[in-house]
Amino acid sequence: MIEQVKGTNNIDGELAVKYNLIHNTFYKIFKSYGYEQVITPTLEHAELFKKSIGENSEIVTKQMYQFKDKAGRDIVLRPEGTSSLVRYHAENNKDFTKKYIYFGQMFRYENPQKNRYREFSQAGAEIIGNVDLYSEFQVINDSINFLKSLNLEFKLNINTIGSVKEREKYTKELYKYFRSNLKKLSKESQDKLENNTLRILDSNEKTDLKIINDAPTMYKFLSEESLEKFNSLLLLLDNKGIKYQKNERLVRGLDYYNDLTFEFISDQGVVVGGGGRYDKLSEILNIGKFQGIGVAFGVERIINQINKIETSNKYYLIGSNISKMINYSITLDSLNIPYDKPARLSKINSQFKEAKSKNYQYIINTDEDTIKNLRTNTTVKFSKKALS
RNA sequence: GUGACCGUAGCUCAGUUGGUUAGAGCGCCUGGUUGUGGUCCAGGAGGUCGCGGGUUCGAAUCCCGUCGGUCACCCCA
Repeated sequence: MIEQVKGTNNIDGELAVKYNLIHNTFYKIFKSYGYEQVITPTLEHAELFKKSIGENSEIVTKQMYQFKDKAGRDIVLRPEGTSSLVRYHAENNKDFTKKYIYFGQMFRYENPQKNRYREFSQAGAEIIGNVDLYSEFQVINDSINFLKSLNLEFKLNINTIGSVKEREKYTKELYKYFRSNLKKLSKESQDKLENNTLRILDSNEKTDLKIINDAPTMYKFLSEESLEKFNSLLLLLDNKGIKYQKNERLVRGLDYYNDLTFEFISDQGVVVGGGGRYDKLSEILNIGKFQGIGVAFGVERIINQINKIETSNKYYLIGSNISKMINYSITLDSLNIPYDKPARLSKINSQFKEAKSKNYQYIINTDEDTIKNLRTNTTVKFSKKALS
């Protein structure tokens, strides 16, 4: 047996129905707000992500599907979408402010578990160019409308991590603090000290809680200006009745974020989407000087959160005579009536069973020219009028 | 990257201390039965026991490796 590649998924049956629902709802909602669809390549130069996500990040150091192509280029299967959109913006719309959406497969070489796969889909929205408070508000607001359209229960967590410089200063202080308390930290947190100091704040370990609680807080290191920006967004959310949870420990993993960061968490505690502001990304990549704010949703994570969806087809065609079956199909097609039919002309018994198991309401029996209602167990003669 | 558990028919699983042609239920197919029908009866198809190596007279069963699955840490969507 040749098995599927580790961490990949076959999306079929019920899953495919949910996938399509998310895909269609995402495009419907965001396109209605004027976001433009961009399908960027799955393949990118490794350099793009090394510079954007950060040379020391786990994604770049351990998780990229990377290879040299036949001409010796360093190529990766994209691990995220924002960097590609920023590259696209610089190449095509540098002097404009644009709203973009994308939907597609991403790849990260991680050990798979629930809500984490090696090949997964992200749906993302970005506003790139000259970005302001209103841009921030609408990305959050439009995201909320998207999730609500899927009948998802979720909470918005929000934070500011200040400018890149402020964060550097804070990280240094934090490093000093944790270093002096190193022995009291869990092993996991000790490992994070050197490369990912900020992320210690996110630790779930009980042993870490007290030390984290006593750690210097981010907000003390932020400038008036940074706090002011953050507070005006919060005020706006308050005024518009958008509920949120201020979470001082919300630290996003990607290096390019500054100031605003946020996450959408399902009622089951799963992060279904997240995003933030990235004002320096274009400069880091050396492709311009513009800002951005974006959000990305994990499609598989949302699939795992939404409930069963009922199919809408009503009619199932059965029969044993190939010619009559085809004639009925022609009639139904001309009336634009959707219907299902057996893959082959098996036993009538089997066809009845199939219709029942697929939960159809009506059986059109082409052997007898009748329509049977499986819910009420009544049969009427077939006529165009009897179809509704 | 670390750790735990797992892999026998399409599905859920049985398989006794290693011992003949590897089983069951459900599902599937065929014939009949029913003929407001989906029931019931009979028969049938379907398995490189995830893959490779080793131990043994003999391996689904023991050992090693590998691939895959589930979950957690870590990471993040």
